[in-house]
Amino acid sequence: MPQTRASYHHGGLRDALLAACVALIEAEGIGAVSLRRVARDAGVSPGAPYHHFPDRSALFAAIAVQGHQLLLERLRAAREAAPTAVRGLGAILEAYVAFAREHPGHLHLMLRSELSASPQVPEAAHAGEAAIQLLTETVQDCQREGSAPAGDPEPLVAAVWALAIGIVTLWLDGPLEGRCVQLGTTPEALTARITALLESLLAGRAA
Amino acid sequence: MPQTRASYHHGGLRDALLAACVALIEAEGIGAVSLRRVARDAGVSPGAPYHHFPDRSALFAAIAVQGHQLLLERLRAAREAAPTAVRGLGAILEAYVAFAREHPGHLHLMLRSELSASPQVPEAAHAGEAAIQLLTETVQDCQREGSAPAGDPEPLVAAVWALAIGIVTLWLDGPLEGRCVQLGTTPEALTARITALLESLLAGRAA
DNA sequence: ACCCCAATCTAAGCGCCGTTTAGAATCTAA
DNA sequence: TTAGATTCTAAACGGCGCTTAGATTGGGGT
Repeated sequence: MPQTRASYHHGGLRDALLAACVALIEAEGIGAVSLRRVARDAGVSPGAPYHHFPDRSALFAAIAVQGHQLLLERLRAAREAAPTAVRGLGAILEAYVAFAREHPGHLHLMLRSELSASPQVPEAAHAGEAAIQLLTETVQDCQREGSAPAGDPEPLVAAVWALAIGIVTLWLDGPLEGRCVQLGTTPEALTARITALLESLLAGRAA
Repeated sequence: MPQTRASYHHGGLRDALLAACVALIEAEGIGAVSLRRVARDAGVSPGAPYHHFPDRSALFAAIAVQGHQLLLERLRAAREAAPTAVRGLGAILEAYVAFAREHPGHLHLMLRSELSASPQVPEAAHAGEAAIQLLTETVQDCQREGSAPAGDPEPLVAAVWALAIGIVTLWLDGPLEGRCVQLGTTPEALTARITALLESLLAGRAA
């Protein structure tokens, strides 16, 4: 993992630190992450990161913001590819879990605000709002097509939001993986069945 | 916060450390927690905790186990007080969120496995299984009374489990509180509406 | 071509952290 | 009373986040 470089100046240290940090989380878990270790993996001295980030939480926040951008792209694509609004809602949920599989390092920091909440990175505070906006619009589309209860969309928005975060939290923290093995299934398959359950409950509900 | 004591021996240091740690998390957040700080708050030297816990994660694990016991009591009481199975399912969800409000310090450690997963405390690995068991039985009761789809209960079990964890994660991490303020509601009220939505979707679904 | 300056990195050091070790103080039981 | 186990303190180790001072480099103006 430790990188070497030809010249005294690194060249692209900022991006290299972001990448090294994500790789470290994915390889050894978020408990193994320290700024000194990330710098070591990137092949620079412990003080070098401070020329690119004001402090440790700013680096984590930058990764979290990057993750929210990647997540939003995935959610939008999933929503747009769905033929109906209620399928779009399920597709958003599945895309969230798929994102967790593809970018677990990013997601770990997104889920741990005590690490990635940095006053130095103001956009981190609003990084997730666009996804909530997309979710809200999709729920409203469901209401228009009759596949969600009329009225305030907020309870369903919050429920799907919490459901997505809950599934990926259980997955990344371990218990879901263990339970799936025990039950002879996989987190992806279980997510698909949860999605199907959600869609059937919405589509098949009484007036 | 720093305790003083009359004698050289503390007397009940183990419990005092657990309490000081929980109080510290609730007062200054989990980012402010260190074993030295907990020992300082309890009025002992930095090495004293090592006579009661093999390492830092064992202390955190003990708190997590304690929390799971408190949580299980609350969930059981909520389930038993409910008149029907589907109401019991909703009551479990609301009780989970109520627990988060009453014991946020415990819950923070329960949700962060990288801190509280200790091989020294083997019961920590199975601390949450009784709650899942209760949830599974309740879903099966719902199936018997016709308020849940027949077949494998697992998707609904996992969905309610994830929903609970998602809501409390969003709450403790901040975004839910902010969004509720913005929408003119409270996390408890929103949880009640999510619960009502869940129950109505289950009870009002088509065959 | 030169030089100067800003940007980038290293080296060294601060206090705090988790943890270990040696030893002092205290409780318990014979 | 006293021997031994228990519980605490004191001191030390390396690693951490972060700061400061100084070395190295690349680019822009003359």
